[in-house]
Amino acid sequence: MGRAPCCDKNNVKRGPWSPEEDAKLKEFIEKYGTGGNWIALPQKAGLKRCGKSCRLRWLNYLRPNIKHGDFSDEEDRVICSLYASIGSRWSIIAAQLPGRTDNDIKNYWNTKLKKKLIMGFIPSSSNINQRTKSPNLLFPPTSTLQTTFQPQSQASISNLLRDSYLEPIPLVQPNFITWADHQKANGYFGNNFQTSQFQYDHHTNIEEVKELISSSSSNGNGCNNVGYWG
DNA sequence: AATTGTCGCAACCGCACGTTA
DNA sequence: TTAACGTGCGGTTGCGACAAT
Repeated sequence: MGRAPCCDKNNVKRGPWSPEEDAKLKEFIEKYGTGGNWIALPQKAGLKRCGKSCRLRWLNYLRPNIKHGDFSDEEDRVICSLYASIGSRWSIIAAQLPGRTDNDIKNYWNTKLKKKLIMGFIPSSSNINQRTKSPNLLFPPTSTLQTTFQPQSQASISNLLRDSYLEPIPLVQPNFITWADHQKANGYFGNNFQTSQFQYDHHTNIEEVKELISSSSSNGNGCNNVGYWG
């Protein structure tokens, strides 16, 4: 037996959101919250939309403090470094960039950043000019690169990242709090957990991990080299 | 000015996982 | 124990905007 669809596709509107729909959704959520049930929300809010569509629209566009527009060099560096250490875990990467959404970062990576990286326009953390304190280009573009650009395979992009971002950027506190709170209630890991040296699954004992982190985590920045996905 | 090609982004799709009854 | 359900995530697609010819 197949999985039941989340909504009746024949009776929901699809495609771009109108300003009126945006206003309805925003007003409803600001007034009542999501109620912890996205499926029921559209009906309550008077929208002919799928609950998943409402959720996506809210998270990626209507939510307060969403940042759109150009990414800074520092954001580029964070994305590249985290991609090098945890891969395409866009939601985790987004959690490290306030105001950015996973969808935004994913689109940015697929359309621009990957190319920038290949062309050598992303400064790496270990490639800062100590005299001027300004970033050097990771791989200064050569005439060859500029004139005969070839698409790179996923493997070669991975190699580029690995070679350029040997020092992973630590995830910031909020993720860790979320993780800790979650684990306090459960006593084990929901899915996978990874530091720069260790990887765990949901069978791993929490005390064991805490001990490993405390004994091995200091990287001189007062942070742990911790990657977490859940 | 018209046509064609490319790019960027919003939105959709399907799957995996956690929760609940 | 297990099936149904809700949520979140990553991959993919569709389409409008813009550039090139």
